[in-house]
Formats: sequence, C-alpha cells, structure tokens
Amino acid sequence: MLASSQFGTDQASVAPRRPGDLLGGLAVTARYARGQEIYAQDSPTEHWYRVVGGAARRFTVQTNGRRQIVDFLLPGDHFGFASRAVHHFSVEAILDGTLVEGYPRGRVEALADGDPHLGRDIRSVTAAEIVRLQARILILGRIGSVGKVSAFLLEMAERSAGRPGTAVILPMSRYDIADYLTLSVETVSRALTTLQQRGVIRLQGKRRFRISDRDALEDSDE
Amino acid sequence: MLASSQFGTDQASVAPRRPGDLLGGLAVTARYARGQEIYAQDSPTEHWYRVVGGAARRFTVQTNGRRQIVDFLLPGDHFGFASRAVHHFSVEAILDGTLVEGYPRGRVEALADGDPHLGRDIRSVTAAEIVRLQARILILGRIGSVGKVSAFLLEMAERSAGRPGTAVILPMSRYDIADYLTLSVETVSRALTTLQQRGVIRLQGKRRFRISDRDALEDSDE
DNA sequence: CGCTCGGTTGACAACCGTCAAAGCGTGTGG
DNA sequence: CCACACGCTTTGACGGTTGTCAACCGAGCG
Repeated sequence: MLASSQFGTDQASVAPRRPGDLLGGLAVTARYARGQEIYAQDSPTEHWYRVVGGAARRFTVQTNGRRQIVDFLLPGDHFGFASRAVHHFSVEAILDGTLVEGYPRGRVEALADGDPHLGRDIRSVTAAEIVRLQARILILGRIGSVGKVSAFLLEMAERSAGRPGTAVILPMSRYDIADYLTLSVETVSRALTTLQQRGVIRLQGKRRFRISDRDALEDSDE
Repeated sequence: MLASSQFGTDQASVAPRRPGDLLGGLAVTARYARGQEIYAQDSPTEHWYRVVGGAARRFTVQTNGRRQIVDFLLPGDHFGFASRAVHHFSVEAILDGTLVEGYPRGRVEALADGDPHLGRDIRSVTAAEIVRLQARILILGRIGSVGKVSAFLLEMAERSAGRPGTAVILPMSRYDIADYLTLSVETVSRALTTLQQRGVIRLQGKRRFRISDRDALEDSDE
C-alpha cells in the first residue's frame, strides 16, 4: 500500500493554517503506528513531507540484507523533496502516533513559481537537509564505536533542543541506532555502558539519558 | 587569504554566456593549483560555485587531527550553496589547473526571486547534491574495506560518465581515498590489489583503472 | 646523487562483528 | 493473579578485519 493513499482518506484531516507554516493551506496530516510505512522505496514521489510529532526512519535494505538507516526524522524535519520521480528510500514511523504533514508536490512547485518568498523557503529547507546529511557523514566518518555513539548522542541532544542539562529522549531502539551508525547492536550497547561507566552520560531507563560531562562526550574519539 | 579575493582579481575572467548555463552572465572563473584553497572553513559564503574542470575535495579537520573528506567535486558539480552565513568545510583543488566558476550569492538570490525557471534550476541542483550525499552515506555505511573501495570505484566510474569499458581516471591520491572512505591508506591499497587479483578491475598505472567484471564489483560486500 | 612524496607489502595488536546466553519489561492467555 | 512468551537489551567469549608500525620501491626534483 502506497503512502499516498494515506492522504485524503479517513485518517487524514486538513491542517489549520498557522503563522510560520510553509504551506499551511495545502498540508494534509496523517497519523502512523509504530513500524508503519509512510512511503516505500521506488514509490512515486507525490508529496513533500514534514514531521509534526513522533519520529521516523529513512532507510534502505542492501542486497546483503543489511538495513542501512540513512537518517532519523524528528519533529520539524522536512523530507521527500530530493527525489525526482520515485523515492530512493523507504520511510517508516518509529513511534506510535507519529504525525506527518504531506504537501502535494505539483501544487507546491506551481505555487513556488509565483511566490519568491516560498521559493526561498524551499531552498532554505533543502539547505537544512544538506547540512544535516553532511553532519551525518562526519559522524559515520568517525573511527571508534565510542566516538560514533558519542557523536550520535550529541546530535540527538542538539536536535531535541532542550535546555542544557535536560534529559534527552531516544525514540529509537538500539537496533535502529546500530543500523544508523553501521555498528552491531552489541557494540552500541557496550559503547553506551562504557560512556556511562566513565561518568560522561547517565542513562535513565533505556530510552533516556542525560549528559554529565559534555566536553568529555565531544572529545570521545575512540 | 579568502577565496572571494580570487574572484574579481587578475586571475579571474568573465565567462562567456553559453546555452544551458545556469547563470552564464554572472559567472566568474578562477584557476587553482594542486592543493590550493578555494575557500576555507568558517569563511563567509559570498559565492556559489561550479566545477568546470579538474577536481576538488571538500573536507574538515577533526579535533583529533584526522582529515575527513566530505565529498569530491568533479566537473559539473555545484557546491557552496548549502551554507548559510559561513562555510562549514574547506575546499581545495586536487589537480593543477582546476577551474571553478563563482556566482555572487546575493545577486543569484535576487534573480531567482523574479525568475521561476531559475528557481526550479536551483532546487534541482540542490536536490542533486542531496542525492549525492545520500549515496555517499550508503558507501560509508558499507562494512568491509573491499566493499567500500568497490562502491567508491563504481561511483567514480558513474560520475566520470564514460562509455562502459572505458578507463576511469582517479584524480585523487590514495590518501584522499582513505580520508574519503574512513580507511587507512594501507587498507585502501590492499583492497585495490585484492580487487585486481580477483580480476574484477585492472589498474593501469596508479591513477587509472578499468572495470573487468562489473557484476562482481557491485557484489563486493566484504 | 640523494631527497621527498606517494604507493605497496608485511607483521602484529586492537577493535569490532558474530555467536551464545541471560536479564528485563510488557502484554497475553490461562 | 500468575505463567508464559516475546521483544529488547546487556554481557561474555572468540575469531576476523583493520589500524598501526615498519620497511621497501619508484618517480620526480633540486
């Protein structure tokens, strides 16, 4: 089942126009359950999307069967506009009740032709995605497992954007983290306990942590 | 010395308007020597750029001293438009005589406001960069050294876009490839000899190769 | 001629992936 | 209410791959 069928059906509802919204009037919102597909690889690109609540993963499954997560999508993130005719990756909700806005692609493009301000907004959004992907390459480029996990935790702390010292929520499982960092689950788990034992972070439950020593976290190179 | 000083000085010359050019009239071309800086990390973003000839590397130097190459820039590639106020990475020419066109940033944005066609072109160019970066993430996500190097060779073969069976030129050194793939130089060298011994590729000199068995190259997973 | 730089090959140790097992929390069914 | 099963996480043991250190080769150049 294609994602597009989600929009315009009973699950969808017209979003109210809010100031600061890119395309409030066109947006249609859909809600997804944990693990549910938002769109599939090689499906036609009929919408642009924005995460409103929850979390999602963009990924592909290699020929060898390994799942590679290309990036995590958190509230405020736009996605789906890079692909031309078909999507290059699949996107799935990570949490129950993940909310995603969809914008019909053709109408957005048409609108942008007549509205320079909108055009700039779109360029700004795509630029933000490029910056995110470049940061991601730097994380993947790290050598040691502890360094990768540290960089990942810092990224999540920044993107969830709480006040410093606030607890950070990890919406995804260890498996997701492993497929994101190209590590095995076991190595991710070990790296987390290592960081905790060093007093760099404090795990509060399995999906929540607090940074105790930010400098040490940034300096973790192994 | 900032890159911007390159443009508008004696080294620069006004590019002729050619059909199909994005912004032929605004373009100013500069030539760089091997290893010369095109712009520095944290320098103000005054231009957008396009590689006309030669090759360049975009990179950053981590706190631990390791150089991470974010991507290689080949003829036809646009770059420098993702950063907002300052560049997040440095860019250096890899080859002597690398030619780069610069477009003044403010004037391009102003032009795009009035020209929907140009706006679409820019979105298309940024979308292409996103696709390139996502492909890059997949390469970095590979596990084995032979797999990474294989994927890299395939990427170079595609981007240089010769007819199948044609020899492919590698403009960059083994060190560049290593910093691109997050491997050591020695491992890159070993992976190349492994691929050659298996009859998958044929090295012709150190910076030139030919694909003998494309299927095997694509299937290299280790 | 001798230097440096880029590339290749070898030896060894460290790190990470794999296999295995056990703990833990949650939901379901008896 | 308890028993059980299942998914997720953690920890342990072991082997393979890769980074490090070292040596050598060849080309270009002063």
